[in-house]
Amino acid sequence: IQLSNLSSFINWLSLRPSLSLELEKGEENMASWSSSSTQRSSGATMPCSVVKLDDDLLRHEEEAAEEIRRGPWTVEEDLTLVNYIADHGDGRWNSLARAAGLKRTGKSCRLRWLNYLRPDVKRGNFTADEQLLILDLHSRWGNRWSKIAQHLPGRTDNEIKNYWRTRVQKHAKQLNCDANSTKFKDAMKYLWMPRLADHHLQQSNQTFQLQDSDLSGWVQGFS
DNA sequence: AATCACATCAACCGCGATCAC
DNA sequence: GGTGATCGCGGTTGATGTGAT
Repeated sequence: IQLSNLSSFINWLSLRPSLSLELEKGEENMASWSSSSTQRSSGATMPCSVVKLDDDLLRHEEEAAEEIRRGPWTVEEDLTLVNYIADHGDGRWNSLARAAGLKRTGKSCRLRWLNYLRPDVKRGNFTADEQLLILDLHSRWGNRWSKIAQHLPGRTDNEIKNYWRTRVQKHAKQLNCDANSTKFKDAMKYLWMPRLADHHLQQSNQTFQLQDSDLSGWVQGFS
């Protein structure tokens, strides 16, 4: 994919579920973009900070005298990474980053690819089915996010972890108990999961998010 | 309209495990 | 077996959106 053929790339991205892509004219002919959640309406993108890491930590890379870019990825960087992986495959992320000419750490490249650019990444709200599965698997395995993610095709461990921390733990807090406590697990097992299962039956193609109004009922019932 | 608090999620960090030599 | 490089996981951070006041 050539940068000059940006529209094709955008089309390719837009074919992926629920991916919001907004471009704005940036400085120096460089398109900056916001590729975060669909809830984010602004295309404004924070400029990447360019930082010099401590020389001691960079002694293996001193000759390269690289400035390591951090923060949100630009569309140009994404193009570079996608192109490189299309041609050479992934893995060996540190050398990949260098070979591709990206001023990013290997870790950063790996994360961007696995959590965002990989073609089979599924985005958007978790379905009731997926939420049920997460609750079930977490009750069995705890915070084994990667293991849990293996059972949700297209979902990343990062996404599941965020879901758990922002949604599930919030509900545990409302119950005044720990998300790992027996009390909360019982609440999930006997109240939340049956409700989700009910909603799952009613669900056709729409995704379902447990609403706070739903929660208040079982919080009252449980306490 | 301004301000604040909270929610969300992409990205980063530290560290143990694994790999390659 | 030792060592450095790399990978992958789980925890955390910080920018930004959103809703309440």
